Amino acid sequence: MTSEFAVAVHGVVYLNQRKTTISSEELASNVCTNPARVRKVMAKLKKAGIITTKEGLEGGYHFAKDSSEVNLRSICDALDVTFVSSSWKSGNVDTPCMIASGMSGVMDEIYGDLNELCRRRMEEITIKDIQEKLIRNRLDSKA
Amino acid sequence: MTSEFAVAVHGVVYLNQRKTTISSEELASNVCTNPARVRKVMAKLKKAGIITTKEGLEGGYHFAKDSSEVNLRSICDALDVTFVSSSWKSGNVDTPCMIASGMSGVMDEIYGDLNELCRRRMEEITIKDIQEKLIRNRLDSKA
DNA sequence: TAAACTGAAACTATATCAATTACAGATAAA
DNA sequence: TTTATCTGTAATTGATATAGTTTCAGTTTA
Repeated sequence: MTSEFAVAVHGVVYLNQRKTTISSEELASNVCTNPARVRKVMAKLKKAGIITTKEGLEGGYHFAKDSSEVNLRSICDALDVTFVSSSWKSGNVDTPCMIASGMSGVMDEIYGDLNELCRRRMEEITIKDIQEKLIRNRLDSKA
Repeated sequence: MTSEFAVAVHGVVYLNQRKTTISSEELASNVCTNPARVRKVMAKLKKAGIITTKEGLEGGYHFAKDSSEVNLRSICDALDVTFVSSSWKSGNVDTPCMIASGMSGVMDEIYGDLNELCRRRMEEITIKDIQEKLIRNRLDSKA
């Protein structure tokens, strides 16, 4: 479910540009997915206090913070994103062989370590940085 | 396909402990998968020069290097492991909207950056380190 | 009180990934 | 030189993960 992260970042960047209250339908259209998924993801961002929501008529999602002060770490924490993982486990915990019984644990330690590494890197990227990347990429593609 | 990495690391650790030539069947039994998959993964390690193989009767796989001089970076390079990725892309490249058309590219840049970060971390872990981790974990679990 | 929205859950469709099966080519032993 | 045992590789099947769809209860405003 790593793609939830993409939906969330895309959504916040869009909200940040529009400044007004945006419905899940309009967000879904820009992100290219369905409104239900947008709502599921944005609800988590709301719980984390990153965005605000309004139910009822004229309701939707709103981002009111300074884009340079919201980083991607806060978003992946809100979604509990796992960057590196493997559901498949090698070996078998219930054998006397140290390797067969222990390798999946060791691999999980490694994946956990890589995840923490990734999360820390996300701390260094803000919503404003993304916006600037978008502008730079557009200019580059025109050249 | 991150689990190929687990199969490879597990396989090399096992070969390093046994020192002799081991068949794909025996490896598969310890890793808990099927021989065909083991062969597919180990063939790549052979191409990268990490292990040697022998076909025919009494054939199999062999690891003859110093375990403290083979790190996980060489294994993930051999397998071309992608730690962080998302096949799902948000937005749509063919729209005038800068965000809808550009976000998937920006996310891909981020994933690429995270991958390089992970690969560099793998450089710091050797097969010997894994072996020592296994021993340490076993002692801990007995305590 | 009606319309337009979120929140949340159940269900379906699809895509990814591992298992299975099969076989050609290599090698060593009899 | 023939047979058994192994790798290398590809095609097919099966299982699992993940995105899409549908539905409805609750909220808010006009």
